[in-house]
Amino acid sequence: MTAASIRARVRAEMTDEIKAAARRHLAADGANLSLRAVARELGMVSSAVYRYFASRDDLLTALIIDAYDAVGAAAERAEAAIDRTDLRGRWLAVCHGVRQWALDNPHEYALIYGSPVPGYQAPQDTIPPATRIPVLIGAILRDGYGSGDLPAGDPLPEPLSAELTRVADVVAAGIPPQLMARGMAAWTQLFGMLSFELFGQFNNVIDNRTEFFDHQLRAVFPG
Amino acid sequence: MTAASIRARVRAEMTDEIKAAARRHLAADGANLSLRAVARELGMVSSAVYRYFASRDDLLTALIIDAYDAVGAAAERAEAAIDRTDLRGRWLAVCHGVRQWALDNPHEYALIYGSPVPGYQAPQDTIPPATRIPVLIGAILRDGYGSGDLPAGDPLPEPLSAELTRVADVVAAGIPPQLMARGMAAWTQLFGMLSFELFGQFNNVIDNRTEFFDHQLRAVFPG
DNA sequence: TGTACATCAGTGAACGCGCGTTCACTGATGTAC
DNA sequence: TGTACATCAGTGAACGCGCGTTCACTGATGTAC
Repeated sequence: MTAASIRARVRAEMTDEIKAAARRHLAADGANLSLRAVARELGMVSSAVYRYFASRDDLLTALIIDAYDAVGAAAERAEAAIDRTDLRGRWLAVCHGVRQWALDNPHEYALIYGSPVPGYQAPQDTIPPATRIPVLIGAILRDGYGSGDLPAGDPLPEPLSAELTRVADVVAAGIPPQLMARGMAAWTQLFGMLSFELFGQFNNVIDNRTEFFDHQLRAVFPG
Repeated sequence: MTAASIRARVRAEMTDEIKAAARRHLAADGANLSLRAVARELGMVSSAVYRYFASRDDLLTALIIDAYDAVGAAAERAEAAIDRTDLRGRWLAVCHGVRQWALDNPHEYALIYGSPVPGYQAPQDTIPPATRIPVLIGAILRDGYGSGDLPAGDPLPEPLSAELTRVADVVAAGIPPQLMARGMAAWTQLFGMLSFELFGQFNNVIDNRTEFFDHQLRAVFPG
């Protein structure tokens, strides 16, 4: 390994350490992340982190991208373990995979699916990682449509039909828009449920959360 | 009117003005509301607002309660205008009423349905206003169950059956737990959709939002 | 292989802000006799 | 009706913090000849 590449590796490791410390601080400060607190935890002076991130918002962007990638990877891993022909099983694996990640990383979940950070504008780079879960759901829909297990259903009126055809083009090219709409309903149900659970709306209401989650998502799957 | 009651009225008006200014500042600061900024806007010194709220968290609590009451009232108003026998119409009126309020007051929506405020613990007083919408949905379910328009459906396994019977006891006494579960699915769908729309997940994805919203919520209604 | 130079991580001080909360106080308004 | 006292809103200064970002700098490490 050349000297230059060693330096690059050290730099990458330091970048990761800063992000890890920042992730820990999300719990205390939420999206109002303090760059100085992160530097303090790493025993460095606050100006030093500017060698790695141009600004606080850049650090936040890196955390957002990592979070989308992490939850996407968790969902993909869970889904890959299921028999390809078991569509509902694949869908439930996605749901439980996402939920487990969210319960393990509630503040990162809030960062990407919670209230927008005041004054923060997400750059375009966050879009591709954010589409991993929709794409994964799209693959299930496409397989089900191909095998005939997921029927098209009643046609949609315009402008919804055209709109959802465009959405399908991105995540599951070829499936009919009305199936795409049902897939999006499932997607909405998944994250609606998780946000309720994580943001406290289920407190003093639902105790058997895993069972409830499983039952409700089973019911909404368009199969 | 006695002198004492005049003083009380002035006090109530001032309290309202502080809350109104704070509501305006939610847009800039999110849940990280600055008490000093609120005081500044009202042309008073920051310590003066302590005559009205014991702490920043108390002010936040008042805003949360007001927000739950406002969205609940908006939903009730919309729903009351619909023919009692039109169950799906009543449900859709709730949805559109809530959505309109949320679009008009996005930062208050985020305050109650978005990420929890770091370090803030909601007191018990927020619970009753938070149940207004569930109770409203419960009334629709109860009417539908009574008239036979909303069938019970397949029984639930334990522990869900007992759990959802308890929930039903609070919001719609007498309806079967499996119908309660379907009502909660509709509730989740409503707020999942709104959070996606308001928190940016529909950006560059869905443009015809009102039509999409209406279609998706129509489909999920357990009728 | 040795040397001059360039790169780069990290320092420390400073700028110009912000914050919630406390406390002794002033002065107006209300209450009791 | 007049007066002494109590209540209460609002002031202004202070306490003890916090923050993001800039900038000139040091000193180690890597590169080119």
